[in-house]
Amino acid sequence: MKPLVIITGPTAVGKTATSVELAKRINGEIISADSIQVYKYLDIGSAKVTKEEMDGVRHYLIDEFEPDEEFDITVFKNKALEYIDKIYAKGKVPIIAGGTGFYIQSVLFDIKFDDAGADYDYRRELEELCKKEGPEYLHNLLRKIDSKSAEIIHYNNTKRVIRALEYYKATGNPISEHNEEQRKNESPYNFIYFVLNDDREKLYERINKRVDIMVEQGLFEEVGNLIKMGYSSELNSMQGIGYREVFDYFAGKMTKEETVEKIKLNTRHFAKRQLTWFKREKSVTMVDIGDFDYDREKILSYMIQLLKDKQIIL
RNA sequence: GGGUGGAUUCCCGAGUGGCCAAAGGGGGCAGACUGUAAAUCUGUUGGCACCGCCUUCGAAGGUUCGAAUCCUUCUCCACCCA
Repeated sequence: MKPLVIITGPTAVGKTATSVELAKRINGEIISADSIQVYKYLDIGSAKVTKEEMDGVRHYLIDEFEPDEEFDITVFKNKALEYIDKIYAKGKVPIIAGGTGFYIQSVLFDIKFDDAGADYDYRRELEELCKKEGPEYLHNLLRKIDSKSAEIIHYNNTKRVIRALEYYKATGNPISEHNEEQRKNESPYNFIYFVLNDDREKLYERINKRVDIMVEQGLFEEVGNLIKMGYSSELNSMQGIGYREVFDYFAGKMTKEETVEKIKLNTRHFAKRQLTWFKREKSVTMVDIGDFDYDREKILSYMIQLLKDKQIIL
């Protein structure tokens, strides 16, 4: 089985530095699993790895898309697969590093997405229906064709209700069935799934501090430039934390201080959601950085030992 | 010195005699997630031996079968008059 290393964890836990350092030591290259860092010009707010931080290690899926280009998990998966092959061809080991758990899952367990693409017209239709008739109306539609999904998906979760409906329209099958099948997937890789973690309090402190630094580095200016370039707040890429709040600031919805606080808060919430995801994911290796006295050297040697034990590297 | 308004559970803020452990929001905590995922959504939030009991609504007393809600005094805050 092909080797695959994953380094993830909540935002601001130290994934970037750790992954670069590990890559250098095990002759690896990095594929970013980050839904915002893929976009060009979103640098400060996404805490994008800088050239210096990369320190000579090749990174993929960073700066590869325009902010108004379509990018989603399927694009991610295909690209990532392509890069993984490329890395193997060089005789190196691929390291997926980034905080988007869903993206990681798609590659690691080879989740199939090819049977029902996005149907934007139908989505719009359903959205309007929802606006007119309410979310429960949509949910009832779902119940008729896929009662299992209706049971699982809360009626307020319109996005997922719509996707389930969309899936059925495209395939004639309930999405619950598809999901159940995909859940059984075994990973085709000999992998190790590191989840960096830290005490909640410490993590939150680090997040707050990092947001302040982003502001110092010019987050507001960055967003101002994006607006000048003509990018609208509607774009998916602009839904990222740090971007949507600053858009609101420029729209006059809050003061600068409020904006900064909001970014911190939303980032903390996000970190919690990430942790919930990783905790649920099977076969992860939790690496509590506090257990290693926050010493990157210790963390790395622990990781490398595990990689050897699992024969992911020699 | 006088007057008025206020003090509510982690925070903001409803509640003016029983339906109040106390609306709502925020925060915290927990969770879901299979083509928007930094998105979207859910639950929970005084304690416990938890279908019942105990402790809470600035403090202390009082009225009442019964008080966060009424009365008295006190403390603090805000504003107004001196």
